[in-house]
Amino acid sequence: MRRTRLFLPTLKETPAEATIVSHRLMLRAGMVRQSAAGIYTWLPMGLRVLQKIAQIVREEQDRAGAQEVLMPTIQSAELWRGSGRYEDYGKEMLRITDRHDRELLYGPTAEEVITDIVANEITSYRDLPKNLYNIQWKFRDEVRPRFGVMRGREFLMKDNYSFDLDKEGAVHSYNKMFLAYLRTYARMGLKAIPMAADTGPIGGDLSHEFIVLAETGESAVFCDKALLELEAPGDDLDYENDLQPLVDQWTARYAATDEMHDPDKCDVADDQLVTARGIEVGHIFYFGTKYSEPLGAKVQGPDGQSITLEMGSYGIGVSRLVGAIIEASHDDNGIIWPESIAPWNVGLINLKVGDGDCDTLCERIYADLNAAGVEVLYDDRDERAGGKFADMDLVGIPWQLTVGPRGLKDGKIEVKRRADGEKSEIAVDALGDWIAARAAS
RNA sequence: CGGGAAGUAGCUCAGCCUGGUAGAGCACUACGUUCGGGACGUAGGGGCCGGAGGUUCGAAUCCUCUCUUCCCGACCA
Repeated sequence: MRRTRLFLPTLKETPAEATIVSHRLMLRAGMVRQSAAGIYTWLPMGLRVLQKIAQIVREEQDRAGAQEVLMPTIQSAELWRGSGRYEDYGKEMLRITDRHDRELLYGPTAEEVITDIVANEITSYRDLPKNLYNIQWKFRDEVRPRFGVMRGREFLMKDNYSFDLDKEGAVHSYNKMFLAYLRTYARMGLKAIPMAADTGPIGGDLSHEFIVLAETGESAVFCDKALLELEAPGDDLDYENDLQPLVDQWTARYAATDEMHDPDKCDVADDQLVTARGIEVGHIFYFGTKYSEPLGAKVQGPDGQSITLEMGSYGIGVSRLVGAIIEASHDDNGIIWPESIAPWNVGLINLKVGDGDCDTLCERIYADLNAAGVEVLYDDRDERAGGKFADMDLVGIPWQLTVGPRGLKDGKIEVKRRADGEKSEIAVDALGDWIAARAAS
């Protein structure tokens, strides 16, 4: 992408409404603009990141055996009356009336919709288990939206729902998601710790929140230091195996959010106990037949008997993750994107637009990177050097290539790694190898 | 939902107390000098001072109502 053509409105100053760092940086880096309280427009650079995060989530869901669907944002009140939640959900649910005075709502979650589909379409035990997910906008009319996209009213969420014949199957489905979540966060460069959680309005008796530690987190958390050392499951994870031992590794040690924290039950030695703040980036639930029972989701078993399905639901706040990752990875100059979700992997700075040699070389590098499949943001603006460097740091591109007359005299260009600021020079002749290395990573 | 604050140029803000031609910096446009980590000069463009009522000869400024946004707390992917 050429910077001169890109819509990337960066700001030198911080808009007054932003108080936490991720919100400030998202506004400054031209990722989002606020439209109303807790409601945002995603600009090109923000959308690229959002889509990359969604794609990682998608890949890990698919790998764990879930299948993608797309459910409506607007749902019928009738469906929610079926589960009894239309009245229970309270003011957080945005209720809408259409021209025929039919009651609708903007979905805050989708248990009812998906359970209704499964109730209608799945009638035999042979068709189970099933795990269906979608990545869709949700709306919860928060009393007090804040922190930018971290607590918006409208937010993008991956939510999925598992359907099993019995509790054993449901727990296996739960464990799959437990491990898939660990992998998902790890791929984004995040260390997320599962913590025993309250089940809230979703209900159920088995639940974990996935918490990223960050100073600006909304809740206090307590956990065993050893959890920070645990590695997420690798590519060799086989979801069909017994997953319980792996899950137990994570759940055996103490970890709780403040609402669940009980100092009497906390057996962690003081010097092993981490007390910190955390951002909730995912929440999983097993809740049995809470929805399948009232909504009539059942199948016929091998013996002809009717079996009510065992369910779980699982959520990842995709748009919240954008903020959470920035909270976890930034410095005074701007965002530091992990390579897996960076909007562009390489930033190419032409220090002297209009200089024949610089222009020619930049065009060549730009073409070569594109040809190699490396995503590149080419700053071809006729601006001063300082502004380009500052912008590139602010936007957080992992690798920056700087082409200027000074280096070019010696046939060299500068490479800077955003993460640690380390700079080095490479010969123009060696660029092909460097590009190949980037393409391979 | 309780408590507090703020709405003036795209952004950051001054002006308001004490009513009298709407300002600065950044950003933007043009020209010139500059040019390796957010330059400088000159000349420009850009405002229903959130909205509606009121007081007054006259309101960004005073009064009333209203809308919006933000912050602190109680609640939540």
